[in-house]
Amino acid sequence: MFIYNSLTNKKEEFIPINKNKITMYVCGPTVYNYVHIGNMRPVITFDMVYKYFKYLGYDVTYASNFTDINYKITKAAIDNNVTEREIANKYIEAYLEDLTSYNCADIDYRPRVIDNLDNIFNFISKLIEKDYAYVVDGDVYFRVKKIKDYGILSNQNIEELESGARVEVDKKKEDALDFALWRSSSEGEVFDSPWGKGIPGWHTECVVMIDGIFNGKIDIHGGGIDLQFPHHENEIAQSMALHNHHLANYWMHNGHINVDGQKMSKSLNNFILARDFIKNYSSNVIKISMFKTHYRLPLNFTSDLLNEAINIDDKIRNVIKSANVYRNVNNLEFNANIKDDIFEKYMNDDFNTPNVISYLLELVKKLNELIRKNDNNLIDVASKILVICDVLGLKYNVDKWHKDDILLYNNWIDARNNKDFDKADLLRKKLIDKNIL
RNA sequence: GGGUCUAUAGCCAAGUGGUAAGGCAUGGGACUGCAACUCCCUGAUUCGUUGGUUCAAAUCCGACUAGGCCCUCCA
Repeated sequence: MFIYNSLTNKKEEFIPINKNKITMYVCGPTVYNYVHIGNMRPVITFDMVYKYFKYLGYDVTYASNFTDINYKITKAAIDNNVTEREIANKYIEAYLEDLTSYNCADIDYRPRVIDNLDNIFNFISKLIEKDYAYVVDGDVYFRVKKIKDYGILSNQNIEELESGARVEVDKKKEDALDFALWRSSSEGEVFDSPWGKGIPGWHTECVVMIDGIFNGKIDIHGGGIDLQFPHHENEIAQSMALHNHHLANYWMHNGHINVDGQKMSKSLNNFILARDFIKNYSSNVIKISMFKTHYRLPLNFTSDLLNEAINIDDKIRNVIKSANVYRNVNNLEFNANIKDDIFEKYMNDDFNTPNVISYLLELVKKLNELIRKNDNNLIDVASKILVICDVLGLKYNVDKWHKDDILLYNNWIDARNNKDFDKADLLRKKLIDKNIL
């Protein structure tokens, strides 16, 4: 198994810290708005990673946070004349609904900042104790220059970062690169800390939560490519300061979704909300669209791509339906534990899902041929397709029929054989309505 | 300005030194009571441009060109 590691900019063999266990953490949303399909890319990508590791037989622990304390949430609360908690809870709930409708809700921990304040205080206090952080007027900043390999993740060196800085330097900071661990504030919902009232800095929450849940270095830390700098770099800096390690052995970053060549983002207002998308298309369609491009590359979202994905989705659905007819009529079962070497070969190469999609279509073609020949081997091929789809999070209906359905089906076949086409068409309609054909 | 990624047919895209996968679209055929579904055939003397290394390059190295992303909240 090889994974491209952003920390080293190389594809590396994946070796988990503990032999059969994998720990992974992915940065979650700031809950002040509904998520758009660009936000769904890391969700869908890492859901696939999670499911694949499980397919391989690993015991995987997956955590992803909610940033539920943030000045954007405060702003939304003020704008809507409600509390920050109401905003945060509303969008957490909406997000969880979206994950469920996208079949990505399977995850072990969903920590929230509001439940981790004491841990954050302890963490920051330790950084201050060790002289990696300093207090100014109720703010706490991290001393970036004390970290020797700062910039390791984003391949920048400190001098270049400073000379390239496009933001006016906050006079309170010792150095332009220092970032806030705690920010004093009196506006909206604020929290009492050892340094006065305020809210925690965004860059510190993820490290603290990883500490709390995993108690040490993890295998994989993921997120969108835009988080590489400064967010993830700053997480690493804090981990280096307290634990002298890079927080995670493998850093994975997904590319963005572009629309007309520019990234889909809230600020550019060119987004499609996840919940709106699913009203017109299935989660299968968005997943196939995404998996056709490697997760690290930018994905240009076009109607052509969408139509192609719809096409592929229909193709798989049709063949699975036919295979399910064969299985029910012949009273056979699919094998949910079947393995596929070719699938694994592609996936083990840094989750090369474009190749998997191609391979899937080859299996679909093969299955169609076998169905035509009424060849019993079709059950194995169908099982492979189902297992692969399962890892990719694609859902297809393979219900076991009731006795009535088998009767109905046989009647349809009989009617056709007897050339009673009026009756056959009626029965066919029934079978289609029942989603059997 | 610095960093990083990308460039393969009309479109999406694989390929990581041994002679260009797969899909969509197009066109032709087959199957079929009618539909739907499905199957077969049909494409790049060439991989952004240009030098170099090599018996051999889309693949490695250099230069150039174009574009994305990051350096500022964003997945």
